[in-house]
Amino acid sequence: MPADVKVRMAPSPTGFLHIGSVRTFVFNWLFARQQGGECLLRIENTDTSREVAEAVDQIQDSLRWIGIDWDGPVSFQLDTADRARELAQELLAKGDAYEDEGAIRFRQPTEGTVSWHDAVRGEIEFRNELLPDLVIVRSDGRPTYNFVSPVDDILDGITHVIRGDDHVSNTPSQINILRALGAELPVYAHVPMINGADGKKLSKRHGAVATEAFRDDGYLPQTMMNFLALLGWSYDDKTTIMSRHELIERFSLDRVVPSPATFDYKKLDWMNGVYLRNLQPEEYAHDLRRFLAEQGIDWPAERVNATVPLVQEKIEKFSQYPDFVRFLFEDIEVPADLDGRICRAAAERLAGVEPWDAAAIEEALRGLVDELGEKPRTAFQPIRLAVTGSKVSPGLFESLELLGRDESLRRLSAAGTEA
RNA sequence: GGCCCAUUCGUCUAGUGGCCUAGGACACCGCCCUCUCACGGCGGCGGCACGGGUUCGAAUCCCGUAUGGGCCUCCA
Repeated sequence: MPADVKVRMAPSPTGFLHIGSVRTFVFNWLFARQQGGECLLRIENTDTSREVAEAVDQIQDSLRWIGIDWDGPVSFQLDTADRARELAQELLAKGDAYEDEGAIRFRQPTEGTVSWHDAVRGEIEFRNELLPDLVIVRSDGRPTYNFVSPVDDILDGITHVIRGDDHVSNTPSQINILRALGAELPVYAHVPMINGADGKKLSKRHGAVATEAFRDDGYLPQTMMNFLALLGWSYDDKTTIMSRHELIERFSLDRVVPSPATFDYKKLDWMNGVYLRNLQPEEYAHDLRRFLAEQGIDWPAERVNATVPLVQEKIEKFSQYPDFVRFLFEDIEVPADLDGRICRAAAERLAGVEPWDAAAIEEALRGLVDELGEKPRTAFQPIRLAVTGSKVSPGLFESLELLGRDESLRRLSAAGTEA
């Protein structure tokens, strides 16, 4: 009977949670949920400073935001240090380790090879004679990562180690250690790294890398999950947009590709736009308000809600929202060079429009443009400028409706007298 | 330098010997729609790193080369 699947997400508490780590965690999580297994969260800490505590909080916040959960309490690598030391002593006693300058080194086999069948890369083999006898317990008594990590995996009953491929070269040593300990080996799956546009490891130079930064940029968590899942994995030759549920249902390790992927920010933007447009208006309003609150923008909720139909098809991330609709919440600067004549005429025409709604406003304005013998394209632009202060805005008639008659006329008149 | 890994349009990828004169998506370009911007529709540009094999037949298998990356810490 096959053991139940159990994986672990093992971040280091070094500041923010890197989006590349999240991608690896997405694979772990998707795999576990798909298999009906467990997904643990283990912090690979070597101390317990205040910084670590903060980083641990942030890691959990970021994971929760993306929608990744974990089973059981968060565990800490440091908590098993005693047990690791005991095992090191056993290794010492059996002659599988030896002391060196106060530290304990693992004794690698000197001949033959270590190999394993990697779930994403296939057969990988190393020659034992080339593996260095690595330190498993430092001279100050602290066990090292390459020792505690496999030890914790045994202790936790991890069945699948899904991690970045920067760990490939650690794997043969960890396997030898596990064998010396008489433990069963987990399945290894080394997933490719994520690069920036220049092919180098993704870093701040390329754009946002902290999970928090994507949240602050107004990306939806469902976008992030979908996008990240597609970095190195695909369902078929054409499916791109997949819900959390579909992702869980369809994910498989053998469809993870072995080569590194470049993080394409433009595609992320596009995908977020797709998700934004697919939201129900109420959901959109809710998420938007939450975003604004997080950004410290306290525009009236009622009015924010009212803008949803004007912006939902126009922006691809919430961070574009404030500038796009600012004219509805704050005074604008009257642009200098615009056609005051048209603005004045528009003000006069709009004064008597009943009711004050987009349809009536459009009718009035189109009639005016006709009479003036202007092209809609050229005639509406100065009006837009006068009312929104920008050459790019939500639909003009809807904007006027929302702005209200008084304020609209005020801005139009102001622009009319300016010129 | 040693070891390990990778290599299909600019990017993410489909492809597991014939269905491939290589499919989709993002980006880009053009046209249409249009009050701006978007959305949407239509069309276009563009790729199997290179060289040898194996085979009737190779993007797919093998070997080299090149390029890129990772690791080689008493870091994780």
